[in-house]
Amino acid sequence: MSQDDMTKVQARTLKTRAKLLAAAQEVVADIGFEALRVEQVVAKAGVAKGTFFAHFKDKDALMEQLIAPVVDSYLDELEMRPAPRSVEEIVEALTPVIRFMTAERYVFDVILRHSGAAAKEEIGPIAQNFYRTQFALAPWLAKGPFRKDISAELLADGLGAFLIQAMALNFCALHNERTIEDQLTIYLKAWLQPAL
Amino acid sequence: MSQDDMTKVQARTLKTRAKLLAAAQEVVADIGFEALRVEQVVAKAGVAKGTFFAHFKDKDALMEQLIAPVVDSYLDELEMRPAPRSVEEIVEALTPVIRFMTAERYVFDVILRHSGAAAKEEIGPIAQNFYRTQFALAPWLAKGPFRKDISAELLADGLGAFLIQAMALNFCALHNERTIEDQLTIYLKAWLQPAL
DNA sequence: ATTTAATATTGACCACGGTCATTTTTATCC
DNA sequence: GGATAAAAATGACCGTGGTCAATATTAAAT
Repeated sequence: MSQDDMTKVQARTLKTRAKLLAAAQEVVADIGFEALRVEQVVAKAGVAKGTFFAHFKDKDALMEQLIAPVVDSYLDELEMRPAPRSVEEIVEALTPVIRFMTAERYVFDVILRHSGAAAKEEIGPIAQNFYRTQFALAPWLAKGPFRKDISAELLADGLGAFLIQAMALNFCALHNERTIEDQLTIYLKAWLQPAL
Repeated sequence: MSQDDMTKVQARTLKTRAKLLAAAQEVVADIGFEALRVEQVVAKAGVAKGTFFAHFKDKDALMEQLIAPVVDSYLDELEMRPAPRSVEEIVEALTPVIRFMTAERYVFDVILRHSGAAAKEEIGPIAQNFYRTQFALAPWLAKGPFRKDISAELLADGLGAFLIQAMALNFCALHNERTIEDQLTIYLKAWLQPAL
């Protein structure tokens, strides 16, 4: 037993959890996030229903574990990019993650619920990577030709707020004449490049 | 039959709906929004469960009808106020509605879900009053000593985004060392009064 | 090997939101 | 007032997320 796994989790536990996650990913690939049923996942994984809830607090916790890594990988790609030279470049860089987040209304709802962090006590993966975003994106943003009167962290924080707003508006019957990207561009120009 | 009620809704319908709403309000007053059960509401209203769903599309629709008017009344008060002279005055004016929206996590979730509008087809009361906010608050904001390089509507739109963000962050384990109001003040100073 | 304690799994069961064929009430027409 | 059609109310029923006492498995101790 290496120093890393001093905890008492058995190998069996990790195996079962992996089976459940793999089954869930298959189900999502087949029928999407919204239509996923816990019973279907446990059937495919070959375990009892109770086992599922021994591994995941609730269905939402599974969803987080499925969604967060995807968002995370998009953010990784973002960080790799060269410094943005304009708002348009930022929006373009964000397009893939926007696509993923808004492809299914249900997915967006899950993200929304958990971006501000689910339970106050314990912080979930989605909240963690929104938190991370603030620090990961800040240096990237700071390198661009944007306002310098506020901290880079605040800059990134605001970007997050407007990103959510633009996506939420897109699901709204009253506001879907503009694309998310166009809407976000308007917001970000006003936020990052105020022309006093 | 007056000209107003040319529709075929019977008086009975209105009565039943009123009974359901009254019962629901009682339940909320007793045990809060989150703990409300549809079965409890119909029991108190003295109608069958099916009747509930003939009047409300789902539980969320009832919640909207309970929550939206409250938020609405706070917004009414906002509009009455004299022009804000500083960010602090805006935040102070928003405090009551912030309190209400964040008193129960469940309430905030309902608002979040419906602020960007629930179904794309039909727009709910909460989305409507967020939409209204943009136009109601815009003139109020425009009268204050804030940036003039962007439209008043955009100003109000951003305020909404930051309001959501500040509240969401408050529910987050990683960010609750600052009060919502303090956080919002930081955001709004950066948004409304950029010091290039 | 056997006992023991901790951990993992099971599946019958429950809670609760939501549905729908049936029944009851209301309005309309002769 | 009786017949007819439309609208409203009913409650048994279902789907699905989530629980928990009972059982099975694993690891450690003697």
